[in-house]
This record gives sequence, C-alpha cells and structure tokens, in this order.
Amino acid sequence: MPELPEVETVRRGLAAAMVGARFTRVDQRRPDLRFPFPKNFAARLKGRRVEGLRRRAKYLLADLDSADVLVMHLGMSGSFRIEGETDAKTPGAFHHARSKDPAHDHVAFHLSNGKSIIYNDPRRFGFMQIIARDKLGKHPLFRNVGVEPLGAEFDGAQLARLFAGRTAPLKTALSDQRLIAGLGNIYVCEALHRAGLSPRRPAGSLARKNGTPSPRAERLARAIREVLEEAVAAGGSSLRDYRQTNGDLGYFQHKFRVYDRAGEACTRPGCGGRVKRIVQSGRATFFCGTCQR
DNA sequence: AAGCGAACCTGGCTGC
DNA sequence: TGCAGCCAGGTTCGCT
Repeated sequence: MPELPEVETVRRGLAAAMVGARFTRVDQRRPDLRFPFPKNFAARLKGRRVEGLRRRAKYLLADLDSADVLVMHLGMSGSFRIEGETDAKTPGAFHHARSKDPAHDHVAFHLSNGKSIIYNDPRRFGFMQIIARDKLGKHPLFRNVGVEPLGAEFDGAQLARLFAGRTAPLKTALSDQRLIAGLGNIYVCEALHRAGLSPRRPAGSLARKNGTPSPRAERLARAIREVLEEAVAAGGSSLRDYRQTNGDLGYFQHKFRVYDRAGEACTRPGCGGRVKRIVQSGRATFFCGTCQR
C-alpha cells in the first residue's frame, strides 16, 4: 500500500498523537507479522516515552527514551488509526465510517495521554522491530537503503551517478530501494510520465558517456521531487480504503496521470496517446508510449 | 554483480 | 449465488 507520501502522511498523523506520551500498555495480538515480533516486544515498550517520530525510506522510526528505536513498516496493507481522541473538530460520527476488520488489528499501543494507536494489516506484510538507536545505520534493514528523493542532495547528477552503467529499465531501477528509497509502483509510473521517459529505457542512459548528467536525468529528478511533494501535500493516495491516521482519505489518487488508467487518453496536452499497461519485473507498469521515450 | 521470477498473505473484483 | 482465477501500494530469497 504505502509509498513515501503515504508513510510521511502517517508519520505526521502519528507524531501529533504520540510524541511526548508514554506507552502505558501494548497489546500484541499475534506472534508475528511478516517476521516474528522481537522478544518481549510489549514489555520493552511499556513505560517508555516517545521522543520523536521520523521516517526513513518507507519505515517509521519512533525514538524512545530508552535509546531504542521502534521501527515499523506497513508492507502492502498496513495502516494505523488513532482512537480515544476527544477532538471537537473530528466528531466520531464520520470518524471511521467504514471501520476496519478488527480481526486484523494486530497491535494496540495504549498511551499515557488517553489515546490508543491501533495497527491493522490484513496481509501481514508489515513488521515491527526494536533496534538500538546507535546501531540503526549498520542494521541490515538500513545498511543498504538508498538516498532520500526529497533530500537536499537529490538531483539529476546524483540520479545519473546512481544509475550509471545499469542496463535494467528505469522502472526497475527507480523501484530499487537500495538506490532511491521511498518510491513504489505508483510514484515511479507517475514520475516517469511527468518526465516524458519510457519505463523501458535503460537506467544507464541517463548519464552521458563522459559521466555528466543528461537533461533527461535532470527532468526525471525534478519530476520525482515534484510528484512526491504534491502527493505529501495531498495526504497521500487512498486506494482500497487506505486512510490517514485520522480516518481521512488522501486525495492524490485523483491526480494520477497514468497509474491504473490503462486505455485512457494521455493527459499531456497535444499528445493524443493512450495509457498502456505492461508488466516489468512482475509488476504492472502504466505509461504512454507516445510521449514517454 | 545484476536482474528476474517466485514467494510471503488476505481480500476484492471479474467472469463463467 | 458460487467459485476459480487474477490482481493489489512491498520486500526478500534463490536461481541464472
């Protein structure tokens, strides 16, 4: 489900509810998600205060006062919701008009501020870990994670450098979390369309022979930054009932230009092409074969 | 080394 | 209505 904009949206929602609060009780309702929970998961969290909530790639990182970090990944279908809020501007009547199946509520974090944070994940591709803060960068989960596409250093030159010599198609290279961290199937397709580049183009073709970035590399880096920023501003994309932590839908899905729009007319002015669906590395790719070269 | 397909798991949708 | 088959926003593993 969630790519960088959705995880960032969740981070903002959760931060408002949990930073500064302590875990009074943690209910872990099954032994594993994608991986087993760490030993004594609930006990290690109980009594700890959340000092901050960060995002790295598609991971949420809750910094605890124990010098540990609670690491959370939402997989394909994970989501959080916040209960126990007595906020006048979010009356409960519409709060979760379509409530989640409680059978898939796997973890409940009860907080000292009276709120509870519930993790729901039907497919259980998500997972949680507790890692010592000073070991985070060397941990196998993070050791090989690529650059942040919203980071200050991300530009066409860095992109061309990362992709230099690669024969894999752009679609595959952009999806590789070891190179760039946070893009997924939707935003890869959207960024390539905005940049006018074919998902089948070899990734290495973004660099000139002398190693300097081509205008294509600059266009793609700009498109990536732009689509991610717009999506974060829109609260992410809501597919299949995905919601923000406050129950609101994101609305970036209405701005998709190619994703899940096979057969529709290309929206680029004057293009006149049609959106196609192909499969690359086992995943659907949506693009316009007319204006994306 | 790099790239590709399969696997993990459940639910929703399509078509017979 | 029922059921088989396919598809889904991610990641990892094992095989070329």
